[in-house]
Formats: sequence, structure tokens, C-alpha cells
Amino acid sequence: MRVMKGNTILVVDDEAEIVSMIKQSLENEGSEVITAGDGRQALEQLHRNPDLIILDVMMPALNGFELCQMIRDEVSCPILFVSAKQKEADRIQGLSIGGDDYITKPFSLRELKARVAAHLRQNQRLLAGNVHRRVLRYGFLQLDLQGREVRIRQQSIPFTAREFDIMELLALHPGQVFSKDQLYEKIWGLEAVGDSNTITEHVKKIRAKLGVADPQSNYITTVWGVGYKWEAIPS
Amino acid sequence: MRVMKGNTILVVDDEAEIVSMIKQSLENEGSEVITAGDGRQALEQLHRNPDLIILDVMMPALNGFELCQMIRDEVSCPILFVSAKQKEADRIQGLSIGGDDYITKPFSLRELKARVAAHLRQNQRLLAGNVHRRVLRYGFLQLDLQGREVRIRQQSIPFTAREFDIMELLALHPGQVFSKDQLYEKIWGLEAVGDSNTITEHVKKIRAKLGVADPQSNYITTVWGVGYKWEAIPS
DNA sequence: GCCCATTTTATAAAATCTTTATAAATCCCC
DNA sequence: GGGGATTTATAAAGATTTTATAAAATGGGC
Repeated sequence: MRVMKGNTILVVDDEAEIVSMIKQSLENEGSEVITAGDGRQALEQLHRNPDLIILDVMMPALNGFELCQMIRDEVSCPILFVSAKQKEADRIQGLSIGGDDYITKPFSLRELKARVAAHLRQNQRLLAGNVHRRVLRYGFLQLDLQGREVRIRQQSIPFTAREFDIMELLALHPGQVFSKDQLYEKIWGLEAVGDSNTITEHVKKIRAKLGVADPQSNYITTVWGVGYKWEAIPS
Repeated sequence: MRVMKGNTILVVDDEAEIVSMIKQSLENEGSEVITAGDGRQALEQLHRNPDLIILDVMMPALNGFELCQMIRDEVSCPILFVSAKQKEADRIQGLSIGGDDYITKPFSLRELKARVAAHLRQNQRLLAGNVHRRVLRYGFLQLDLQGREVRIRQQSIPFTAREFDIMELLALHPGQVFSKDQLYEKIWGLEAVGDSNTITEHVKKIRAKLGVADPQSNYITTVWGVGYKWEAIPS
């Protein structure tokens, strides 16, 4: 789970075994984990500026709900409750007083990790966020024009500069046929001279890469005697 | 629930009664609710820019998981899955492919509302705090833009002026490729003339310094024949 | 004058682009 | 429907371009 790398997570629970179990599990994913055995200790740890807080509800002295209410306005990171109290009313209360998630004990470590990762991911999205990217999407295929990156089912596929240029041009004009000369002119520039085989070769490479990740698809169609075109809807 | 006022929520489910039930419930809280009966309709509704998406997993044509994967990179709002599939593996899958929450059917409307409100609240918190953010964080790396200081694992690393300029520009636009000419123009100024090797050299120095403190990471990627870009998620 | 950041130069290494040759597919006219 | 011509596909190798590295030169500030 790449998202968890480098993040600081505060785990608060009065049961030491649970704390150490969670700590170890999250550290395995690359997070830095700081811990507290009760609400007061947790308050002291806040100066470390955690990226996420996991909070047991039932603790002596200062319980999880109380702690959450105290810090919620000062701390903008997600707060996840973990509790043996399974009633719906408890879950709703936890979410209402400022919690972002509520997991009932006994819980699966894998689900805890998945939920922690999801919250961290969403935080990153919003923080690194306000990047309006131009992304072309055709089914499972995505062309990130600013990042010059191609993804199929979220998986990045390396394309060379020329390959990307050709794909971009075609995909920006779905359904329109481009002759090889047109492609050459648009991508290499007006004065450029070159063999039309060059295009053929690049198209072949593009198709090969797309074909590996998405075998049934046929994004680039050959229009015989004319050129190539991008299929509006991949088949 | 104050948070829900004025928000737009997209509800996607093929069972019309469920859609209308959720719609009514959320509208009572002050949200604007738009709906879709399947994945394709949902895609068409995305132009409305919802603040949150509720997604049924099992739908004909395009299921919730598939839809989520398709849109996750373009849509930064929270995505909540609602599903009759209750197995842990399903929940974890949903959270792993970009979902932010997973609620099993049959669900309590009150809990759904509480979870929706919690996600909206957290988004508002982050977006509000985003304005005066002056420290960029990428994994273990922190860029203090005000203090022009670079820290890895809390340890400060000295960077020269140009090095910091280049890093700052790249890191402020994660995922976007900058050509050497673009970098030169943005940092040295329009009229400046210079060798593109200068950039190469500075990038080398930056990578060397980052590499010492964080050997596995690769923050700046070479996009062959195009330029350099900052990885949103360091690999 | 010395130190440090910056830039330039030269060379090595890597990746890509283009060409060439050959095979396969498609079209068109008879 | 078949044969020849044309167009496109495939594969591999050479040429070219681009980037990485190292080291030396420049130039300003103390």
C-alpha cells in the first residue's frame, strides 16, 4: 500500500496488545506509528502532527468520544474509532461528533489497513489535489495528457514520446481518419521528411502495448488505403 | 446536519426504490441529489461535479467497482460503495480500488447519512485548510516553501537556490511533465538563454541529495524525449 | 584571494527512432 | 473467383537522439 509510506499515524488504546498489534501491522506498510495508552497521553502526542488517528472509544479517564470532541477543531486529519460497542447508535454517535470511520471490535487487521489507506489516500487527493488534469478516457484506458501517462485499469504502461504523440493526436479526434502524411506533418512538423514506414512501425508498437493490457480492444483501426483512426468506442 | 446543505450527491443503483429512498433521505438534509440507474448513466452525470458519489456494486453493464476504477483519477470526491456483498474480501477490494467507504445492504439510512456527512465534513476541512498550506508532503519528504527548507524523516537537507526552485516548481505540479525549456523559462525568466544541460545537472544534484536520505524513492521521473515530472506518489 | 553556487564542456551510457527487408493482408480488375 | 499490384504488418538491426555522469571553468560575494 503505497499511500501509507511516510505517514504518521497515532494509535490510542488502553489495551497494550491491541496497540502493538495495530502498530506492527501499520509499520509493515511503511507508516510511522506513534502510540498512546489513554486520552491524556494522546493529547501529548498531538504535537507530532499525525496524518491519521485511530481511537479506541472505551478508555479510562478520557474516552475516545470525549477526546475526539476536544481535538476535532484543531486537528484536520481523519479520526477512526475502534470500539467493542457495536450498536448502530454508537456508530452514529461516533460519526456525528467528528469521527470519520467506526470499526467494531473484533476487527480484521486487513480491513483496518484498507480503511486507513483509503482515508490517507483521500487526504492526499485533496491536498495534492487542485490539479485540473486533462485526462482522456476510453473504457478502461486513460490518457493523461499533462503527465503523458497511459493507464489501463489503473495500471501505468510506458509509452515513448512518439508513441504518445501519435496516440494523443488520434485519441483527441476519435472517428477521424488521419493519413500517414497528415500524422507525420502534425507530429514531426511541416518541413520534416521521412518514411511512411516510420508511422506504421510506431502504430504497431502502440497496438502491441495496448493489446497486452487489453486484449479484446481495438483502439486504432486501419482504414485501408487511407490511414488510421481512433475508434470512438473501443470494441 | 449542517454539512450536507448545498452539496451535490450522485446516487447510482439499478434498483429504483433504493435510489429514491436514498435520494429522499439525503434531500431532507439539504443536499442536492442526482441519480443514475447504471454505470453509463453515471458517467454522463459526472459533468455535474458531485461532491460525493454513492455507488451500488452489483449493476448490469458496468458494475460499481469497474466504474470506480474508470473515474477515480478524474474525480477527487469520496466514493461510497453500497453492496449486498458482505464478505470481508469484497469490502477490502472496494476500499483498495479507490473507494472511501463500504456499506453493506441492508443498511440503516441513518448510518448512511452519518457516513455521508462525515466524508463531506472531512473534505470541507481539508479544502479549507488547503489555502494557507505552505508545506508540501510527499512520503517522508517535506518541502517547506516559506522557509525554503527540505526535510526527509524530520532531518533537514541543504539545497541551493536553483535546486530548490526546480524542486518547488515540479512538486507544486505533481504528475505534470515539464520540458527543460519550460523549466528554464519559469525559473530563470523569459529572456534568459541557457544550455539545457544546466537543468540536467541541477536535476542530477537534486536526485543525489534526495537519494542519500531516501534511497528507494524516486521523486523526479525522466520522461524520455519530453522532460521531467514529479511523481505524485513517490515510487 | 578564496569559497561556493552555477554553468559549461566533454564523454559515456541509455533509450528511442528510423530504416531495411520480408511476410501478410487487402484491393481491384479481368 | 483468381492473380497481380498495392498497402500494411512484423521483426530486427543500425543510426540517431537524449540523458546521465564527471570534471573543469566561470563568476560573484565575503
